[in-house]
Amino acid sequence: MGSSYVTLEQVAQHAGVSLATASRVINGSTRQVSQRLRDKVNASAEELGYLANASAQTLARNSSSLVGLLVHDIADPYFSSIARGVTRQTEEQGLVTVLGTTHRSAQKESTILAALRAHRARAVVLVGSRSTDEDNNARLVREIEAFQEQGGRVACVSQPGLPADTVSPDNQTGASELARHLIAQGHRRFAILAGPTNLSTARERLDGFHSALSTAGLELEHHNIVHGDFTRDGGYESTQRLMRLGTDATCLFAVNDVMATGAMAALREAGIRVPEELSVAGFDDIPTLRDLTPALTTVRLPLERMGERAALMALEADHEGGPRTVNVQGEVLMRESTRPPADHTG
Amino acid sequence: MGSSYVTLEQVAQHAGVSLATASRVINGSTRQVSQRLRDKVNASAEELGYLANASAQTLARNSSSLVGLLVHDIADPYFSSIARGVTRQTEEQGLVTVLGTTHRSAQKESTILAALRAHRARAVVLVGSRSTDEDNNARLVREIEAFQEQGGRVACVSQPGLPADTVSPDNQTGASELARHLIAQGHRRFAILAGPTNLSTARERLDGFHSALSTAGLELEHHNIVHGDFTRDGGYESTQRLMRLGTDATCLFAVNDVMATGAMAALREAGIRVPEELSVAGFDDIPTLRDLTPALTTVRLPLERMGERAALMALEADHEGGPRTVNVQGEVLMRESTRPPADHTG
DNA sequence: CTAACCTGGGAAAGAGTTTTCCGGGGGATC
DNA sequence: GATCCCCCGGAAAACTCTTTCCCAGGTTAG
Repeated sequence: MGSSYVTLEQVAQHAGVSLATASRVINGSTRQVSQRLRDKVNASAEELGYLANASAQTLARNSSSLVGLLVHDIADPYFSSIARGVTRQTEEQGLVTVLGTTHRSAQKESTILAALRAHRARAVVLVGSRSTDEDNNARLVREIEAFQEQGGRVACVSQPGLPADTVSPDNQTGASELARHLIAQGHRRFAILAGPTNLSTARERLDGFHSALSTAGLELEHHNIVHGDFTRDGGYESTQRLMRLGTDATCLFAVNDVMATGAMAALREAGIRVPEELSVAGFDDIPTLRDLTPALTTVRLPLERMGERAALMALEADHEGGPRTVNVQGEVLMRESTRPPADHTG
Repeated sequence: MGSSYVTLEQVAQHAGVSLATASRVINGSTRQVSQRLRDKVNASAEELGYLANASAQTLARNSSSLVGLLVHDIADPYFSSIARGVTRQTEEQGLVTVLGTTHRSAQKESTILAALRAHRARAVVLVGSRSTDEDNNARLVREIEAFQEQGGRVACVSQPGLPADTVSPDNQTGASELARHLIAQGHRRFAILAGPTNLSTARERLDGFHSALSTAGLELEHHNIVHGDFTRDGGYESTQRLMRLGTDATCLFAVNDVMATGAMAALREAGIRVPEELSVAGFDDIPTLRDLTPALTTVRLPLERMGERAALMALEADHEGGPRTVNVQGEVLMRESTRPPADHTG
């Protein structure tokens, strides 16, 4: 045992050159080094099994090869799909991904951002709906700016309005189009599992859906909107609540697939058949949930690509101008979980 | 703009003490510092917004707060469930998780392990079935040992036989018990989606299932064993292959839930009803897949806890003796996707 | 022929912590 | 009142790398 580290100095000695020259060879610096020495140094490094000490490099360069990835819950397939895209991109660039899970705690978020700052992370990708809590939001903005002042880059997925590059699905349009499709199917009375009231994603989808109904001259009654957790269990409970209160809706829109899954489970338990008695639609098209039966009508988002794109933006050379925004359009997928309502003739 | 870092020296000056004293206060060193100076230093650090430079610490201590987590694919819910457990544990200890995804490439695995070594990562958790490829295996063992010689700790999930602490499900027993339950239901002829031939997990589950059949005096015909990818699509394709070849099985055992999902999709498309015409069973009890219909008969593994446990072992104080192994027992869950075969009377 | 220039390589100064080693001062003991 | 300790604070080395500055030697231009 014992730390048998090979340092650059040892490589240099072995190659019979100075430390500086060895460094120049190893990281292909601006300055030229003769081919002869270059070969010698590389051979020595190879022979001794040299592996540069990353912390020393970070200290000297004041920038590391770490890229932060912040999600609420890595076991949630929405986040893990995006995470896959992010890691694909970072690993392609030879960078190392740091995974931080916040579980929707502002405090954990702060802690992780501080750690990334301490590590001189090169960039961070923030994933997940932005809360509308003002205090919390101000804190996040401060932390992002602190990170940026250190020379770090920040990109967000689904968190518009922050001082950083953003990849954002067009939730409003997606939900509106979905609503139009459902209206075209003959639905007139809707119930909505709207998720938490303070998440922008949930609100945008609700708004988009709502506005399409308004445009079509349809009401959305207040008691048909149920708020709850953005999770499978949240959807399950919200649906039970909805059923307890009674609803005359012919179609249930859950603002994400995960909640829709819980909804379908609750309906199944209650003996309500989908889509015969009630249509159900979701949002996201989570890959893992594509095999539910009936297949879920939803709005497809290219989650993995969104993650990839965000990472790419965060890692691109510095660009001029303010933060950029990439808008991603969803694609409505009408599948088995929705059909014209029973009383619909047409 | 520009790097406005607060260094420990500045904190020390502001507090009117030496650098060493400040350091001792900040990281509660062994040596005592009077309460008066202690307060002064802490106040100064707070006031200046001091954040220790992690790379400098790593360089000085020769050990970082990084913990590696290697999985094949973070979007696979099997891995993301385990990842959740790992991050829960690491974050509780104030450590930072580095996520590496190998996509079953030995080369990527090497690259990431080298990066973790370069960063003086404190520990690494390797998740995922170990390939039986001898060369690759030898390489992995060498890399693990190199990591350990540096003072890093290694723990594995589902990778028995490596020179490291291991959390391993008892695949054999789980599969055997599942088989016994299915036999008790009346099944006599089985087909198996056996996954890749060279993954220990897949093989153990196949073996366990097989041996239970043998014990019961049942044959497992060769043409009823299909190998394929350990993924949803692998299960889908394997099932199609099985159907093309024709099978007289009354029960299909997919060696993991993800493949079982693909199998159910293929069967549904082919118009074969589950469980009326064919029973289907899986393994793992992936949380995200619990809402499939019919609900999948499977063997539950506490995936999140397994990840947590592995991280815990990797982070515990050094212990004497060789690598430890924790065996995890699965629990057979008979659900809707299996039932006595149609021709079964009793 | 000399001055300016260019090229390649070496010495050394950081980068920010931790930690060891010393020394000084104060308290306790006799 | 002196001696021995102990306690606490400070100076400095170490950790490994990057990068700037400088110098030697050779080349080109005037």
